[in-house]
Amino acid sequence: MRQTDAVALPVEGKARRVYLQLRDEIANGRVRDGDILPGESRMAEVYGVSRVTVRRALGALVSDGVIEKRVGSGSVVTSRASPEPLVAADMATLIPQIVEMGRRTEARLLSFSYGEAPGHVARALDLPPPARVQNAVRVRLAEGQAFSRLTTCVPEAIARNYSEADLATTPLYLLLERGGARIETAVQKVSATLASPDAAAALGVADGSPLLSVTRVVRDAEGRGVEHLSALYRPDLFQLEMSLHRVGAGEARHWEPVIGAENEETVP
Amino acid sequence: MRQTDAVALPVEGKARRVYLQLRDEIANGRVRDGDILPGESRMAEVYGVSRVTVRRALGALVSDGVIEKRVGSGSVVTSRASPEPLVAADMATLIPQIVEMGRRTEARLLSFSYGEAPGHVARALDLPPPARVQNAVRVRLAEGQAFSRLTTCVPEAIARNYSEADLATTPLYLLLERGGARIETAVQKVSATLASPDAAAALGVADGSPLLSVTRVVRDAEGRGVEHLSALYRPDLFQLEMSLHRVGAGEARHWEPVIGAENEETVP
DNA sequence: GCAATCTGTCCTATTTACAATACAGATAAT
DNA sequence: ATTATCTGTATTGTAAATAGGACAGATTGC
Repeated sequence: MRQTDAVALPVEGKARRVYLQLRDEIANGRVRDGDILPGESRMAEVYGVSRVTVRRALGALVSDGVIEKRVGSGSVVTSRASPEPLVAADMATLIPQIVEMGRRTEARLLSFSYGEAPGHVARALDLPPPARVQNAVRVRLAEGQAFSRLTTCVPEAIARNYSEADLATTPLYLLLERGGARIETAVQKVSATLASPDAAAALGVADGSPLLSVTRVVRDAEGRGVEHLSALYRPDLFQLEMSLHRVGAGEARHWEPVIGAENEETVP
Repeated sequence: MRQTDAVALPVEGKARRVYLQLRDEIANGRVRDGDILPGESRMAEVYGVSRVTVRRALGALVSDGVIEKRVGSGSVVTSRASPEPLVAADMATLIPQIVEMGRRTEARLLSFSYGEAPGHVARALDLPPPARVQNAVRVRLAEGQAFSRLTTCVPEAIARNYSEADLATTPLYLLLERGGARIETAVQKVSATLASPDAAAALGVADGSPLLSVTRVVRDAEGRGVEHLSALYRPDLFQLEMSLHRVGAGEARHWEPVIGAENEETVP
């Protein structure tokens, strides 16, 4: 079974840093399955902490099932420690549908309400000060494991054209366009952030884990803001992918993104 | 002056929980710009910590520029809670744009050596076991502030076609193609990770800060690996951007990325 | 067998985080 | 002016994290 342990807060303070970093290096594959980690004493030097601290971090990794300790030999990375991300999305086709990689994804609505638009959302959408929006928080799951948390804000005037039930059955952009919005452009910004307590809880990770962050602002033909999306992804379960081809000749030779999918993704 | 204070995570332990919680509430807009937070004493009660701990969390928020403290009055949320990053790259044209940015930005070579390929690199490039590669670590700076750290691995047979000096003057892909490599495809994966000690030092952030991570594998016409790039970016100074347009009609209506630049990027 | 290296364990200072409290000065509302 | 509330600052005691050892037992390679 996959680790859905959530593993509240195994360590705090300095040991947590070591814990998260080791966990991340293993998850990212910089350390291979079956690899033996450098000794506790060496790691203590590398990270600039005492051996006790390293041991606490390793202890947390052991209880996570990520590594295994062998007396006299060293600590080895468990075979099921670095799985390929469950879900990958082609950046070029991100919005229409998450590429499914032959697996099912499921959505769950965490909250749904109307209220005043948060400042940064109002600014991003160019909404006048007393702006009311529909606010929805969803999580997406793959194999029962949450890998993303989506927070959407839609101006009330547009959002009133569909119901909460519609939201569950029909893609949002179809709903918006049926409601009369003439969706035209979107701008996405990709960044990284740390898991806040509630995001961590929703995604089943520890507070302070690294998360992939995508912010999207959608506008209609008149340039008015139609939707503001703030998405957080677990980097161990989800990655953005993009293929490029080298085209042109001579000085003009350059890279260009591949638009059509070409999903020869290897999922062992 | 912009805050290049580094110190992204000034707090550890229990204060960090409060810090992240508040930061998230502000970012998600549950607390509006200009709002005054409840008093330190009250927050201490609410979060079940002492006032000292609350103050440390608030101090971190102040140095982040998220809030502002007013003696006798209280703490208010700053309007410019989310400053724009210094550098932005269009995802659709990521590679060439970075080359162009090379004029505004400055590069610095941290290390340059030949050695055996790390496990995950050899695997990604499909190199046979005893694989030697050229390993280079660079940082890129904008306005004197490092915002990215690039680690490249090129198989020795290809890398021998150019010198360390060439690397400083000519874009890598031109060098590779002059060396006979027929570069064709690249696959990029975008993720998030935590700053390891050396990466943190190179980028001037605290250990465990969130970083945007881009991994790129470049292959030639025969499908052989030509380059493996692992890039880390400071999310507060650098973001990936991408524009999309809604095209088609009816059921076929979908999103498509905008390839041609449209660089109305504001770099103050 | 021998040497080197690793983990497991126990030990003691030292540092740090934290809680709880008190009080002065600033500010705003009445 | 008075009062309530807030921040700034300082103090003290306690608990926890951390550092830096030392040593035994296990394992691996030579």
